[in-house]
Amino acid sequence: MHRGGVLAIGEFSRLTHLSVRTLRRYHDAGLLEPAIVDAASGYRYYTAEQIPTAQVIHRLRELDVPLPDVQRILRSPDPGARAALVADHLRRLEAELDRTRAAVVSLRRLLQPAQPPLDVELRAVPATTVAAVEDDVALDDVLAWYAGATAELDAAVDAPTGPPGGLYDNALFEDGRGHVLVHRPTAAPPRVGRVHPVTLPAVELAVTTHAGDHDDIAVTYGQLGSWVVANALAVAGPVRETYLVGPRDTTDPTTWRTEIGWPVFRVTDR
Amino acid sequence: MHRGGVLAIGEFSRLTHLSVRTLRRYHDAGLLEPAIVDAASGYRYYTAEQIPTAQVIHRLRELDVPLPDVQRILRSPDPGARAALVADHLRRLEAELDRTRAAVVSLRRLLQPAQPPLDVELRAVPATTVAAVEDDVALDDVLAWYAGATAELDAAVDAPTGPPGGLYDNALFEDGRGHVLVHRPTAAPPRVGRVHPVTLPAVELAVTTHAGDHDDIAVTYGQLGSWVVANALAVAGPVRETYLVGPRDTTDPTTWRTEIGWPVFRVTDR
DNA sequence: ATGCACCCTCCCCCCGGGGGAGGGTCCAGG
DNA sequence: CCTGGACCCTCCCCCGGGGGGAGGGTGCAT
Repeated sequence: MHRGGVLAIGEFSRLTHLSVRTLRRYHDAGLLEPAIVDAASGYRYYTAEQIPTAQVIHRLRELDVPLPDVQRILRSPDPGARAALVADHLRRLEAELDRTRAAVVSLRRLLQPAQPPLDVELRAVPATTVAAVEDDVALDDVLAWYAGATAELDAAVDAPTGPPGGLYDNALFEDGRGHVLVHRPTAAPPRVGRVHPVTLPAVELAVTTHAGDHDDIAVTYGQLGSWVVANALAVAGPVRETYLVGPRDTTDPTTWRTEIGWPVFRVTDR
Repeated sequence: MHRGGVLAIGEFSRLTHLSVRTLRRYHDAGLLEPAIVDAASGYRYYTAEQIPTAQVIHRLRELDVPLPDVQRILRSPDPGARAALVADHLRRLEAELDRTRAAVVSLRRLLQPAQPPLDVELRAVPATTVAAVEDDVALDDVLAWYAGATAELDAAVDAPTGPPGGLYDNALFEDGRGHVLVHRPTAAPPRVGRVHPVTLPAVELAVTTHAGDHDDIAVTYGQLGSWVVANALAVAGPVRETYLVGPRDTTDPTTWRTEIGWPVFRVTDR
């Protein structure tokens, strides 16, 4: 079992609290190579110096860092770069936590027995030319992208003639990636950096207003969807949000108001 | 595409932000049966009334509730029972969050360039008879089990002759389930409820002391493991912890002290 | 009647593990 | 030196909750 301070896989497992199976997997993945592999028998032998490495892997895995990322972290020799990669992951965990919190809020509202009825208005919107920033964005990156885009938009537009808005492609929610556009109406849309004029087509919108922060905005979306179907309409095109009152206006989330407009067309009943 | 307020799967997907694939999977799993399935074509048709259900599923999945549990929640008609099941899951999320926090603390300590050397003592411990509570426990349940067992132990032992301690089977960490024993030394161990006398065998222990709360105790375990190997010893039996200073003594975690003793035997060098 | 968007099923892949089969190795005791 | 048992090896299948893509049927407007 022992040859001069070298550990068989079972012993190493006991010392690191990683299962034998998992240690073998980490070997195959090139994450944690045994110090010695007996060529004849295939036996893996580890040294005590490998214990800290095994522990780092263990903790990273507890944080759900994917194995390739763990490898990248271990391979980066500079402690600074290593810390940066770890911090990067911690930010991702934080974002996930936010999503979890939002899901809990939504769920609470959904499970409430009495759902207040929704005020929905059918509104014909003419074609409008606005200053816009647009791109193909992954769902996970939408928030960060939105922050950058609005900042650029705000800097480029001097005299807005209305509140900012956004268009969100359905593919964003169905495939996790889609076209996103944020805009601000203004008399003469400039062309600066990513900001450029865009003419939004005329549409008929089913419009409702969501109150509060966006944690449970998906619930309002669902209710609007129900209304659309109940009124024999079908969805046609990217959803339009208008930020009537938002964090730019007040820090009190309960006063925030977001208008949700779903482009619709009348279904010829048959 | 439309037949009297009934939605094809694509339309329903757009309305609920669930992918078509996922909706089909939920159908197969019996989670969300379409209102109508065309017998000839196999086409699935949904109604607007199913949107809230789809949303509940979506939120639960965002909370990583397994599909069978989602089904259980949906099937429970009583809102109270439903809320209890959800609350149960939220507790599990909370526990996971604790583990994540601990992993971050451990990682921070592991990635610190300078590791202070560990004070380890080799100590021969004679056989002792103690009052104990023991059971086979899953790793996830250890904390809850420990709380119950110590409470029972404290109530049963009047005149302890030393601090409380615990024995943790290696299988607990390797297989996620193992034998756990908590004890308190006393002159005449009683036999009350789960509390009974146990004679702990004499062992040679490699002993070190962990300072602070247990978030990063795994790191100390690893360092002790390194020391054990470096001193040509091998692990033999369940680890022994002794809670010198703990939450029972003070609320300040920085003053807590846990003695970790790893049973060892000398390796005949060859 | 034709085009085309939509829908169907079926199979394989992803990740990070676990279970178990079937067989080789190490080593202490006799 | 032999034997038994603990230990180790590889290989294949399974899990959950999806995604990609092939190959083929349907619904409906023009």
